Amino acid sequence: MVDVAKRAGVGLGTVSRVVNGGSGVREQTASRVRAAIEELGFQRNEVARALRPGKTSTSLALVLGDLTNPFYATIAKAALEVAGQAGYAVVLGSVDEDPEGERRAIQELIGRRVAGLMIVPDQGDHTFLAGPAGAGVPVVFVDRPAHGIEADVVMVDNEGGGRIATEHLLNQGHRRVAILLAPSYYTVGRRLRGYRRAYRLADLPVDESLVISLPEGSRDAAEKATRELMHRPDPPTAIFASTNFLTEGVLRALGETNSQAAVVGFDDFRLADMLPTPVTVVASDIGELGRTAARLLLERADGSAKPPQRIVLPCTLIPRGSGERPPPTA
Amino acid sequence: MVDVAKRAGVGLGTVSRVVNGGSGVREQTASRVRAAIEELGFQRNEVARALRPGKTSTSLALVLGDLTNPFYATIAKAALEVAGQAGYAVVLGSVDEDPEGERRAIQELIGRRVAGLMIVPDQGDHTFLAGPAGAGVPVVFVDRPAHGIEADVVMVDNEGGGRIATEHLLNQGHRRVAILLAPSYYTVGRRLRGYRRAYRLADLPVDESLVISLPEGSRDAAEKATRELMHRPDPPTAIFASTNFLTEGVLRALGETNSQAAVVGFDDFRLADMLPTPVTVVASDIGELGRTAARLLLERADGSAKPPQRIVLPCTLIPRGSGERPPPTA
DNA sequence: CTGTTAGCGCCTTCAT
DNA sequence: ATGAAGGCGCTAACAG
Repeated sequence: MVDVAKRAGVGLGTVSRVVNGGSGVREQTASRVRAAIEELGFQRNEVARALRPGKTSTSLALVLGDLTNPFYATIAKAALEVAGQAGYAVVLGSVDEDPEGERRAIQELIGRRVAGLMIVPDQGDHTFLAGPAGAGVPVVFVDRPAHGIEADVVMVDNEGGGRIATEHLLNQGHRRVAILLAPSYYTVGRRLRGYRRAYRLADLPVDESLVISLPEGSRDAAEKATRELMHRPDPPTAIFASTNFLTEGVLRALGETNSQAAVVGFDDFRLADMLPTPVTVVASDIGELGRTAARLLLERADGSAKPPQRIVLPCTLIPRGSGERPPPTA
Repeated sequence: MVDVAKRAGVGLGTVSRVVNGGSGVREQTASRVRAAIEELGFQRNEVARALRPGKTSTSLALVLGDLTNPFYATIAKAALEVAGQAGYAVVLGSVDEDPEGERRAIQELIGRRVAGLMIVPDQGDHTFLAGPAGAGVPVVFVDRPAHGIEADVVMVDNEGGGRIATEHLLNQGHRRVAILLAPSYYTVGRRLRGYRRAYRLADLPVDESLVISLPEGSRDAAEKATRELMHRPDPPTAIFASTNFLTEGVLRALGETNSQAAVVGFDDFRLADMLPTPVTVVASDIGELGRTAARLLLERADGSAKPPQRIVLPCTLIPRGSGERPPPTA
């Protein structure tokens, strides 16, 4: 920048003014500066800019799990879009590993002085973010709230979705509806509540042997569990898979055993409509999750001090076939 | 950091030494400094660090298209992993839009003084990266080379993959193999070459009416084209879909028309093995694409001045059923 | 209007 | 082994 100033024969401050707002500079001078900028191929150094007192950088951080999961990828894409339009870059922290890994990643990002964090939190404790380590960086949690800290959250109506899915099956006469649960996710817990709620509203008892807590959230785990489930003397007539990966496993197991059990999945997925029996799901606008999170965070980065928001997006049922199979006796 | 120094009653330089290598500091002093750091919750400011003379930041940029496409998501995840292990953050530039948008995004990223760029390039011209605007930032292209610039590239063996796919179909007696092409992608062009090559090697003529250039690379476009194809008086007996999205469209069209045409897709996709007829694909290790790109870029960021590398990853055929259907007369 | 100066937080000499 | 000083590129504040 000093080079530009020399080249244009003006002072440093003038160049700065031109590069930014440009207000209060004679047009003649300004154009000379612009020419110099052009010739030298000058580009403002965002790093130095972020160093300026008080201000933070113009980048946001997004911390999430496996990008390979379309759910996360959709959030990332949407958040990126909104942030980009506001002139913010997004630096990604991927955390497949332990909760400890997540914390390290977050610290890293804070060290980079990002203007804010969007976090799809692990089960771990996030209290540290409220302390000095958090450095006062605004945080928005996505898809689920975090322990130990009050902050904005954007989620989907998991309980409502779980209820709708279950009701849909109950309404068709199913009485033995199994629910497959990925381990200890907040969201999954809420979906289970919805499941119980639907049963309660229908005045029906839940058969606890049909509430299956999986050891892991993988497709294979669901496949195995489903196979076992269907080999019981009194198998369920319908299955509610609480997660997109689980849904895949369920379908695969059912396909192999040639079972006619009804299936409803939580969260839509690509190709759901192209499987042998198109899959009924409870879906929400995942992109909106990411967009809203980004918008909220940008507000905070801009200094908003509103009380923490808690935004809940609706879920809707998309009937495609697998969820409309009647129970055998009906 | 100055606070830490005061608190510990030492000089600034000492604190710096402790925070970094820590060599040449008496243990007693060091522990006092560490204590102060702990108490103050001090964290090194990466931004200021990046400002230091000569050095660049410790972040890499990754510029790619739609993260929602599992292909890109896989690259991103893998690159993130490698970069993260090396202590680098990754800032994402998503570019769904025009080539102009890509250029803007890249400039943005360079302004942020990233240590290097991984780019999955659009068809546009990338000559500017070699000029002053490129600021000498190292660049690695992923999945396809760019116009107008010599740089590292990591790709898959598109031509080989196209050949294998086609040969697989020809070997089963198919003679009328259609190929569906997404518009003007470099990779797709290479795959077509492979297709032609397979025909040539088999001493068979290509029926040019079976080489279909789609107006866009979407699933819907492929679906429409396939339907038209199968309604011709002399339809193909097999289809080679040059892209994962196209494969989906082909399958959907074939499913509806109840056709028994064989299908081979390029690039594997989730659920490919769970469709009514499991899908045969030519696949490569997409993750390795991202990992290699990151590794290459880290080397460059580290000052490597080797001549530009050009790494080509192999493709293999995964037979699952759809590609093994024989032609009707056989 | 425009030039100059201080200082952001860190690291790297250079002295001590 | 440690403290002090200079500079990275920029902007805000202050003079002229």
